[in-house]
Amino acid sequence: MSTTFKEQVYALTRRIPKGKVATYGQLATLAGSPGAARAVGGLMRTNPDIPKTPCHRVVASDGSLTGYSAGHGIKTKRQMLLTEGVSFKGQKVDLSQSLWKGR
DNA sequence: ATTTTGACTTAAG
DNA sequence: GCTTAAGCCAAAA
Repeated sequence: MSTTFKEQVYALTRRIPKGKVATYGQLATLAGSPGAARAVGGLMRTNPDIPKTPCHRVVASDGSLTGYSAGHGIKTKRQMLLTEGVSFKGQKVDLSQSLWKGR
């Protein structure tokens, strides 16, 4: 298999269960390159495969929602996560409850 | 092959 | 709490 960094990132993003979220840094580590959080975000940006990859389940390290090129941006992203059952803390995700611990 | 960019992260003011 | 600075990595131009 190619097992390239981006393929791993996409695969992991697809594995994030509904109602949970993962941070860019976390995905980067799981993808095999800890510290490549920026690269992960870059991939989401260049590949907005909304129907293929639930990039809305990927948030910043502190639970803040960043980017998102679809819909109304952050607004739509927050709404989607809220609909999926993710716990929100004001404008940020409550990582204490909705952070995907991988598995 | 080199340069630029970016949806990150952490630290410091 | 917000802004600035620097470090970090991979993809795209």
